[in-house]
Formats: sequence, C-alpha cells, structure tokens
Amino acid sequence: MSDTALHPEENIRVRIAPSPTGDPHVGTAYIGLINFLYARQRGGKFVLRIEDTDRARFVATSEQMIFDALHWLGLTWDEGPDKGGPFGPYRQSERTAIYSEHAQILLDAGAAYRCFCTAEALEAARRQTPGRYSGTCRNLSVSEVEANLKAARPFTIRLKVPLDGSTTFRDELRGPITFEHNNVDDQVLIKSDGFPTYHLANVVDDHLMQISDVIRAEEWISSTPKHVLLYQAFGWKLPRFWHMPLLRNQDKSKISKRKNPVSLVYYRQAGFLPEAMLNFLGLMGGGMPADINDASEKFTLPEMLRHFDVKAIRPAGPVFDLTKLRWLNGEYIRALAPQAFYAALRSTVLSDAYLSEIASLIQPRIETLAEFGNLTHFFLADDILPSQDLFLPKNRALPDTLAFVAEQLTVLEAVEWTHAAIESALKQLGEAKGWSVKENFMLLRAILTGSTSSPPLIESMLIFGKARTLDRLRRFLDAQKKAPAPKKG
RNA sequence: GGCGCCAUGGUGUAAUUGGUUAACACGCCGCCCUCUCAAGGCGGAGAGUUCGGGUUCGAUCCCCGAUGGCGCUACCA
Repeated sequence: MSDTALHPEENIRVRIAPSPTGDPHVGTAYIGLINFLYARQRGGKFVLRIEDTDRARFVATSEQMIFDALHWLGLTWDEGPDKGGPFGPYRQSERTAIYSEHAQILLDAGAAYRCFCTAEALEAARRQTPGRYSGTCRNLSVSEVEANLKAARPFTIRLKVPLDGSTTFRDELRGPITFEHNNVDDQVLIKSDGFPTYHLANVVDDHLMQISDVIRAEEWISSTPKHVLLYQAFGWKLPRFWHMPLLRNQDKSKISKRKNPVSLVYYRQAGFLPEAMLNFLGLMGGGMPADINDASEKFTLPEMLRHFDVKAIRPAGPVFDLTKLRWLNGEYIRALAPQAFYAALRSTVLSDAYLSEIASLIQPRIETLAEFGNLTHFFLADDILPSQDLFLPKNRALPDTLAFVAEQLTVLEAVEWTHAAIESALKQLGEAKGWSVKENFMLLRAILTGSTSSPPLIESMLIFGKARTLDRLRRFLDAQKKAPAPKKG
C-alpha cells in the first residue's frame, strides 16, 4: 500500500455536500465531523456546499435547518452559501451555467452524448435486460442528433463509459478498488430538466473548489469509477477518496428514519447535548486511540482534534446504538454544573419560546394555574405510550388501526408543517380509508398525548414539532410491533 | 440476479502492524449503598475472533475459498 502522507505544502480542502431534501441527517453530522477534523488538523479549509439539484425532492426550509444543526454541533465551516468564499457560489442551483458549460466540453470531446430515450422506454428496457444501459443513442449519427434536436425532443446527456477495460481507484481506507467498465452504467450527467445529476455537479465542483480529499459515505464507492472517468475526461487531477462506513440500524441496514431517529432536529429537541452527539459520532468506526484519557470512550471535540485519526477508521458499518448515545448523554448531563444544567433545560425542553407557545394554548383551558401540568405533560415527556384500550377505537381491529397509524405517519412525514396542510392531509387520508374525522384525530391524539382529552391536536403538533411528533408515532408503532397487546378474552 | 465493500460477545471499540487466560465501554443479571428511583461501588453471564482451508514453531492479525451482512444497480443524492 503506497504512502499517503501529505506534503506539508499541500493545500487541504474538504467539503460536505448535503442535499436540502428534508431534516438534516445524522449521517451528515458524522461525515461533517470527520471532514471538519481532517481540515482543522491540517490547517485546511472546510467547505459547505449545498447540493440542491433535485427539484422534485427540494425542501425550502431544509437548508437553514442544515446550517442550524451544524452550528448546534459546533462544526463550523470556512466557506459556504451563507459565508461566501473564493470559489462560490456554494449552492449548486446557482451554478447551472457552469455545469452545462462542462457538459458541452464533454460533448465536444466525445466523452459524452445526448440520449433521447424517455424515462418510460428506459424502464421498460431495464425490465427486460437489467444492467448496463445499452440504448442506441450512444451511436446516433450527427444527423440523427440534429433531427432530434430540431424536433425539440427532450434529452439527457450521458457519460460515454468505455465498453471494455476497467477503472481502478484508491480508497484511502481500503486500498485499490477495481470496476470493470461493462459493469458501469452510462451515467446521466445532465437531466432533461437541464439540471446536473450529483455525479457531474459533484466532480465539477470538487475540482473547481480545489477539493483535495473527498471524504464521504461508503454508498458512493460504486459510483466512484464514474467520477474518476469524469476527472480523466476533463484532464483533471484526482482528489483522494475516503469512504466512511455507513451508520446502521439495529438490524445492520443503512440507517433510516423508519428504524431510527435520524433527524438532528429531533436529537436537539429531544434534549441531546451536542457534546454527547459529537462524542458518540466520534465513537463510530473508531478513529480515536484507546488511551487518551482515563475514560477512553469519553472525549471532547478538542480532544478529537488532537487525537482523531481518519486512517484508523474501520470500514465495517457501526450500528447507531441509541441506548449507548443516551447513556453518554446522561454522562454529559450529570457532569454539568447545576446552573449550566438549568440553563440547558431552559434553552431546550423548557425554553421560553416553547413554554410560552404551550401557555397560550393552555390559558383558556384551566381554572387554576396549577392545572398547567395536567394538560401539558405530553409536551414535556419524552415517551408517551398509550394502552390499547385508550387508543383503539370501538369497532376497529388492532391490525387495521395500526395500519392506519402507519399511513398517518407516512402522510405526516411528507406534509408541510402548517395547520392547513396537516389538517387537509389527515382528513384526506381518513376519507380515503373510511375513517371519520373524529376517529382519525382521536387516534392520533391518544398516541401523541396519551389521553383522549387534550388541547387542540394540530396546534399541539405544531408546537411539539414535526421531528418529535413523527418520532412519537414511530415509537408507538415500534412498541406495538415489539409487544403486541395480548388478546382479550 | 450483477458488481462492490465488509466480517472480534447483543451493541460500540481494544489487542506491541503473528506470541494475551481475547481487554474496555454500553446493555443485561446479581449484590452493596439507599425512604424510592437514578447515580456510584462490587461481582457475574456473554465472543475462542463467521466457517473451511492454507502460510508459520505459532494466527483475531497474512493468503485463498465459502458463507453471511450491507451498499450500488434512478433523468435521488
């Protein structure tokens, strides 16, 4: 294995490139942490680039949430959409001209071609012969292309991957990895809407932004040959590639919201401390020496800056063990000075903003101030698990009810977190499935509040927040799945 | 199915880059402390390192194969 020691002169520049498609992801924090450490340890730059080229999945509020989550963790970046920098803009949607320019270069060089196949045709073809794209557009004559263009037929631009041979690249954690070209697809570079795909935008930006080390998740390994081919087609120098292990659910599958809370917003709102989260992420895959202090598993960001070594990361995917995170978080909570602990409480689960929102909802509903607690317990508790006789509607079977809850969850995941949107989405679902508004809302109320009487449901959900609401629903379903209620005689 | 990556108790990690009774932490169980619950202290169960072959005086560690898990296989990232 060749030496990868860096030249002291070398300019280290790394980046994270999250997509604003929803809540900021715990995986983004993990990769962010490693990139952050790598840059800071070497006097390099840490860049934040927003990859918003997927119009369909774009979520407007997502970008700000990503900023907030990374700030919360203390992973500060040197260049980004909010800070600017010498290689901007740092939002891919503002760089579309750059990508088409580069696609044109590829076209001119014969390294890419226009594909006029429709998505439907491709899917049909794929069903027949799965595997590498083998359409005929690759071999279209100049006049045929002209004719298609004249007819204004929509097209994509694809990378012309060599028919034979192979591409080998070096993964800094694993060594050389080879892919035969006949297993590499003619990747779409520019979609028919004119936006670039990840592959093109990523390579072009990484080069233009002078990224020295691409440190990203393992799921990208199989597309790396395409990226390498792209660098070569442009005649650009390759960055180093580091593929970090994928965080896993308990069952070892790639971490997902269905099986684990993955939203950083959730962790923040649920009262995890950033120090604990960072510490926990630093545990994933290793990277910290065993004996840096007495409690070798507990370390701070400064300690990580001193001792963390990316090369020491083991490529096996670690399970994101919530139980251990909670223990670690408890350790950090107990270590807080009393006034710091109180301050933490008052800035999160008991913040003025949160409490006053709750208060406005409660004021019309109580007769003595002390009743406040009676009506707000579910806002402050971490876990509400209603018994079956509380949530199960009369004349509804348990399986049907749980199936309906799962659908409520799906609907709520996709909905914009506003009163109107939630209400109409829920009502629409109920109507489609034959659930009355009353049953529909009461079911949700029971699960979320642990009671059949509560402040207005949707208002409560708005205050409680999307991340925690969804988490509560998921936990409910989870608990039901794990311990199905006993049959009643 | 194809391609790729990975493989130490249930989970996260260690084990002078071949020599240990395979260590630590979480979790679990028990005891102590204690008005209770946590925390804390003490102790315990739990892996012979996925399996099978090599190489070697000697393999968790090196090689090969199998198996299993995961990822990718989109005009998503």
